[in-house]
Amino acid sequence: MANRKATRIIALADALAARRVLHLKDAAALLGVSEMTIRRDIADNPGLFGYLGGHIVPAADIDADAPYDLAREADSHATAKREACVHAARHIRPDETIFIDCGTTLEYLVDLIPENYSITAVCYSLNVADRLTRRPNARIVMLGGVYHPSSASFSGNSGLETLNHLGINVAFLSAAGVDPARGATCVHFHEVPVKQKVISLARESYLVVDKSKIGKLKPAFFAPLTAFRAVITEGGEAALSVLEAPSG
Amino acid sequence: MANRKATRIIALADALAARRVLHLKDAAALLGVSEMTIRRDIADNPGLFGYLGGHIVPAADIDADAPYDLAREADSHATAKREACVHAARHIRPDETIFIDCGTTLEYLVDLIPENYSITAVCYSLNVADRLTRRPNARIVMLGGVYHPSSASFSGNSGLETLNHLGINVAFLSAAGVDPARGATCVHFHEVPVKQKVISLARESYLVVDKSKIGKLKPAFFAPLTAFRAVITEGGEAALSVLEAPSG
DNA sequence: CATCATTTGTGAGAAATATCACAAATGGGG
DNA sequence: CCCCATTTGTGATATTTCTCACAAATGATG
Repeated sequence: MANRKATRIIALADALAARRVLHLKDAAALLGVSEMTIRRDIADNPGLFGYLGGHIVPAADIDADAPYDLAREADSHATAKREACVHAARHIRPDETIFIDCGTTLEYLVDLIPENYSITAVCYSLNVADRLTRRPNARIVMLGGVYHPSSASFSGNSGLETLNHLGINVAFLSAAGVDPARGATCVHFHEVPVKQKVISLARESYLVVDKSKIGKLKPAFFAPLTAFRAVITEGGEAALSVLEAPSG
Repeated sequence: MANRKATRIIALADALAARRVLHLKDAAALLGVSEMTIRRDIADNPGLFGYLGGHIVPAADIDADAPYDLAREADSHATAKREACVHAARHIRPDETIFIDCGTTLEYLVDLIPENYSITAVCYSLNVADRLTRRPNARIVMLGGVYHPSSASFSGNSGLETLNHLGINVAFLSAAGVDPARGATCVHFHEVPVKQKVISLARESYLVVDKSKIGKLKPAFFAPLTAFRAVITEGGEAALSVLEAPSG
């Protein structure tokens, strides 16, 4: 009795895994039951199914529960971040290797890589890697290690070791704080070794942040501003000497 | 003129990035325009926005274009795969370290890890890693390297090197072909070194496949069946000597 | 095989969304 | 400052989805 229902739920989940979206009507037809039954199945399994105006989707796709902590901060300064990345993207050249730091800021950079450029992108976070997989012409190198949910990134000796085998033309770094005197800082200490090694190995490094980060100081220091060719914000490339706290 | 529209589109994309789902009505209120305008914005940017019965979602969430090639095969034998994983999950013990192979089969295993078990999971593919991030009690170790879209996995020397530093209690391997005589084979050669090293290091290894794989032979050989404690299918654990081609 | 709890189907009215045509507003160019 | 192309708003109508109550069917149990 409950057997029939359980089987149907599994079949529905399977169909959804394949299709990503399923119309209520189609689902009913597919499983040979009424729309009402499908409605109830969905309502009974909120962890499995999401439902949007007649369409069934995987719960994961619309789940407000953040898969990583990142999502909570995703909205703040999104426009500024995107604009900063537009400026940063001008330093990407075809057939070169770039490094993309973790965090939400540089996620936008991935979508701004020109379609026809074939590049190699080095990353160490899931959100950046996910975005990169959608780009047909990108070769992706992931630095592995132990996962840190706070930044959706990985860290470990083997990841650092991998960097020894790579030639990085341009590195795009991000920071949670940019202090004119102290330099670039971030929140999580595990990111520091990766950032530092990348900066030391890459031909050119750029710090990409929205202006809200300027003037802030966070616990983990990773580089003086002189380590970067430029600091790139939504206003463009700032000469290092001109940096100042945001007006607001 | 087109300026206003472009600004609004970006704002909408930003709001969506934060919320994952946005009701048409809310979007209209948020941006201070009519629902009709939002409708048109969405229709004009099919690459950016998806739309399902009154709700705006990121296009990526409902895009039929597979992020990885995996998705195309995702539906086939899904129920059998899930059932095989149910049997496999009985070998997971709390506070231990498990290895999860790439492919769609073992993705299901992640969801079957008991909620209250705190485990360490070693993986080398994006789809498995993604699922693991949704589990609060899992420590995740990712083997890095160069990305292979065909299996959404990474391979490289540093990933192999990482394995030397790990103690794996139970390894769950998958295969595209299981031949009683020849053993376990897969399609992609780059997976072979990882699988072999894992088998050699783990205390126990299990081969988890749906029955459709039995009798098949694929290009890349990675282990004889004697390397595994058992072959686990939707029918349960098969004694190695009893393996035979599926009846259908 | 009769009983009971659960699951499933149906239909009608209520609510929401979709579509369209036309009017109003906006911004750039002469 | 006027004109024109584009963008935006409004309201009516058509379509779809939602909710609910009740009837029918199902499967387990004694």
